[in-house]
Amino acid sequence: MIDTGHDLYLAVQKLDLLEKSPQFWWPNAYTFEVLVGAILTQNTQWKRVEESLINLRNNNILSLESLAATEIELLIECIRPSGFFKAKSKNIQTLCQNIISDFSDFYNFQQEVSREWLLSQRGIGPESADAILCYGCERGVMVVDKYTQQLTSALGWEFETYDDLQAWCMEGFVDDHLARELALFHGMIVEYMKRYKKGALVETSPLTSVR
DNA sequence: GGCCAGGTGTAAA
DNA sequence: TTTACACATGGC
Repeated sequence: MIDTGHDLYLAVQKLDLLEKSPQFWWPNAYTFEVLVGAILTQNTQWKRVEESLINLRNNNILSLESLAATEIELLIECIRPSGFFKAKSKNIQTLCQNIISDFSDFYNFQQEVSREWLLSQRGIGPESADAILCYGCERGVMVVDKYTQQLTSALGWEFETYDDLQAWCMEGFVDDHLARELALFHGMIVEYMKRYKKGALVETSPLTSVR
């Protein structure tokens, strides 16, 4: 019986979906790259994000200082595979510049940034903000995405807002290791939904008989 | 050829 | 305060 987010966490965990994925699911979690990935992955497959990250690395501009200062045209060419390249390139560059001016460096940013500060940045909405907090800053914050909404909906819950769904997901967890458990929780949901999409989600997936 | 992918901002109803 | 649409690419 699943009543809380923590119940769902335990149920999904039994399916062992992250066996070959690295710890905490997001590649290079808790590093600067998470910031770039969080924006690049908006409405885009992660495979495209990886192409863009390789391009940035090959051009030696995958750092806070370089991205803040580089020619926007070069940035655009690097991230083109991820789509929405005009908006994303500008948003990434402005974010980097604002981090330097408000926090000096990425370490201070990790320690001090607030959700409100992130949400005030152009191109960062609730999901990107929470992804940066969870996977970039190791904060005990649950990332809620379309998959999370679809899964809980298939299990019979409906939530009014992003915040309501997020609060339900975090119910039942204790503070110990919260940041890392929630990081895994979101990753497991994504992997689960990739595996059981569409009709399979309702008809044959392991979780939908639970409730 | 249409739909989707680890969303967000904006304008109109 | 909701809803609809644009933003862009590549794979199926």
